[in-house]
Amino acid sequence: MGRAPCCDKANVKKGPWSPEEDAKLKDFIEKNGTGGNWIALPHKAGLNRCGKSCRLRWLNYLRPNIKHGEFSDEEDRIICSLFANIGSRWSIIASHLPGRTDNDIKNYWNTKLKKKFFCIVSSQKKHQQQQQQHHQQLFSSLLSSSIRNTATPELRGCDLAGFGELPAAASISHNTLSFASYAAATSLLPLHQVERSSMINFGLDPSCTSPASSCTPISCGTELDQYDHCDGSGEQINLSIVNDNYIYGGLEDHNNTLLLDGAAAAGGRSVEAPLDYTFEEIKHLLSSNNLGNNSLSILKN
DNA sequence: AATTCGGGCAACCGCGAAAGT
DNA sequence: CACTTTCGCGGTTGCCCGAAT
Repeated sequence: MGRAPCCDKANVKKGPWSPEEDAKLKDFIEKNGTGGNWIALPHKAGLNRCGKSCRLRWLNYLRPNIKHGEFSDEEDRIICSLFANIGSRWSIIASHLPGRTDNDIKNYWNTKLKKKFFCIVSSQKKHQQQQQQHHQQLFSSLLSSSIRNTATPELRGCDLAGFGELPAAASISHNTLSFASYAAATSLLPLHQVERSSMINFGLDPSCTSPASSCTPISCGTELDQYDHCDGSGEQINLSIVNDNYIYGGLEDHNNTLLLDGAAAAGGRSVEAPLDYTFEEIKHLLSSNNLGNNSLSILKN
């Protein structure tokens, strides 16, 4: 035995609303409000409709200040930006666009904006792959020459094949790699963070001033899928790439401002982005197309 | 002129969450 | 605390209309 239906589906009218029905519903709600009960409303209003149908009609079409027609560039930008951060949460997206309904936005996205958005993403992705290949080659040559000259015996023994995707070395000293320039170039980290001489630790980093327990040593080699960094200010940032598809950004310090990608939306918690592209890719693409400027500030409000 | 196809949009459906009893 | 009812959301469907053949 399933759940009882909200109305007698066989005896309620379905399909498009007539002007008379619209007028009845509008008139009733303007005089009496919804009464907090949509199921009872159609009977009271003299409509032969399901309560859910009345609710939908009111919210999407009849209620005051509904905006119909073309979406502006600004609205496009907000929708793309929010979609990249939170996915298909249409009601939340609609709450940032006064006068627009979730249904409207959803339809607009599915019919028009999605194509526009992913055209931009795929062309930029291609471009980014070329860039990445270039950086990878550069990194490999830098790293091999640096290791020949300066690295400790343990590091020399590492299989470095797996570091192609890592923020790469601009210099190497003792057991640490500085990856500021590469991170800046690839926008892996926000610029203000990159400027603070970031380090990936290899083994124990004697220069790290954070509590030893928070400076988790990392391994090197092809199995590496997580890397931490200490910047000497007591902060530690954990980045993980999982299946090359998700980025987790976790922040382990005193509510400081560095939040990566979806982590911002969740107040610093780790967030996954089950999209075809990583959050970072989309954010990078959006910012390079002037689409994503305010996304995080919107979400923090 | 008739038919087919595809885009756009309104509305429906089913499910999970929240509120009420 | 368990159960029922209602709400709200996101995914999907189906109709309408204009363009293409």
